[in-house]
Amino acid sequence: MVNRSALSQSKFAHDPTPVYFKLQKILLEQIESGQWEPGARISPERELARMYSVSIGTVKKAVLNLVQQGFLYRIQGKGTFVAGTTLKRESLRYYRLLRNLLDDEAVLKIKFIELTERGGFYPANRQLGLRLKENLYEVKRMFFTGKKPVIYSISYLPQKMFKDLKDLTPSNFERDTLYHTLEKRYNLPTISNQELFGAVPAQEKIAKMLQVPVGTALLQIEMLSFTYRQQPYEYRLSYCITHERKVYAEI
Amino acid sequence: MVNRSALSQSKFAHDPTPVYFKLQKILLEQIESGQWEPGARISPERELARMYSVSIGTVKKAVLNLVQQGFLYRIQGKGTFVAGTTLKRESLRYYRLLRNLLDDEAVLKIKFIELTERGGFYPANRQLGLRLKENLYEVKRMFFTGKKPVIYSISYLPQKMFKDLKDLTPSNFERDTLYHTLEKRYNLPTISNQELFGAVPAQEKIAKMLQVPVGTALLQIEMLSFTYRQQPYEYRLSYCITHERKVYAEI
DNA sequence: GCTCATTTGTTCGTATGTATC
DNA sequence: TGATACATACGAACAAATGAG
Repeated sequence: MVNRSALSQSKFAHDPTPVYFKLQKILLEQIESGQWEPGARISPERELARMYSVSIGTVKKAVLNLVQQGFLYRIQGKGTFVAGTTLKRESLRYYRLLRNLLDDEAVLKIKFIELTERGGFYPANRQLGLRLKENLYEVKRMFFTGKKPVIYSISYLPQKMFKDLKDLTPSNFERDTLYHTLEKRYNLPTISNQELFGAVPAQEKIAKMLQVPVGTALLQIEMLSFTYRQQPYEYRLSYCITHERKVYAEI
Repeated sequence: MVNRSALSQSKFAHDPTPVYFKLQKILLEQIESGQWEPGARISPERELARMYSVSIGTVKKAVLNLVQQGFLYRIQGKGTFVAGTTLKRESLRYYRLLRNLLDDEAVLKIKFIELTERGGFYPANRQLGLRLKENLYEVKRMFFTGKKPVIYSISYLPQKMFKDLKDLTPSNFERDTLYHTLEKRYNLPTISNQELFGAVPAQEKIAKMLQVPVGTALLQIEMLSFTYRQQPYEYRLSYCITHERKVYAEI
């Protein structure tokens, strides 16, 4: 044994990986494994420095990198905390509907339609990295601006990841975004999103839901959400009426 | 005079702004004002430390923040350089067309259609922050996957910002993206993008261009591009056929 | 409202490693 | 090989915010 932390380098067996990076990986491991829940305070820098026999500057660098990446946040005088789906990731949480690029975001109201259990099917299970026979939850919701329906969305979630999802009440789905609900209930923050935008004519069923004529041009959004370790957990199809407001993205 | 650099604090007139932040602002000022062109090497950290009478660690912090924000990049052993539209901003440079979320990006070919001078008009000049009577360039292009037209785009650029744009040849527009062309010719990197996605039925003219029936559901993208200091420089309307491939975004 | 212990933030400086040319 | 420049690591000192008493 060369040293207790195994972070610093042995004199032989030269490992070029920086110490701060190894520490960073160790901390990330703890966060991702759920040992530390969102909002929990982690050890202060001095303590980490002592625990891993590194300098405070090195701890600071590791921690600040994780802050930068959005996994932690720090409050001067209080401590360093595990972040959930927060901060700069705020923007991915929701549909953002604007009349034009200078407009303010419209406030959306959510209406829960139904939650059903169903068998797996091709595009969803493929994107979610599941075997075809694995079962899914299907969550249908409608979004309104004022009294006008604007978005109809169908989410597919792996049953094995969300054991007692069907115990949730409609108001759980209506008072908060799906992101928040899943984060709070399953301790599962959202790390990234992929989206595909397309235009489709409204089919009969969807046209009826959205109260538009069949064939109306609708914006279709195919979305895949990821949590830690690039693990996909939700595949969502949305259909949006974009006559009045359009869907905003910023890069 | 308290000290030559004015970065450190006077004993009186207590300014809580950190020194590294002031230095950061000074450096950003130089970059944004165009005094340092993209690719140019800036002074080494030791020299900056001497010039502004601060420690090397403080210079490092300021510079690394600007690296983080994408304004600079560093190469160990070589120096610190001014970035153009590069690195993590790569993703905003182009339409990304995918069949599905696991597909590879399609390769697009650009066809230049025409560049015309025109008067200002409401939505464009409004978004570009111009007075209504200021003139614009209008650039029409078509994008193909293989031999199929997939995107028709119309860009509006302020004439006063791009003096001799009409001297460019079609091949200038076809061999490179508009981003690259403008960056190289006008030293104008792209810092951010705003986009609005909507679905519209194809009108006669556009349907003809894209070789689809009138009324086909098309994805409409309204885009505004910004350079330094949140200065908008291009307003673009695109119409995309999304039957085969859809437009990808990642958050 | 004040003081104190705790914790993060800023700034300094030094030494050494590593990449480039 | 040597000079230059960035990267890593250490640690000290003080500032500023927080919360408890």
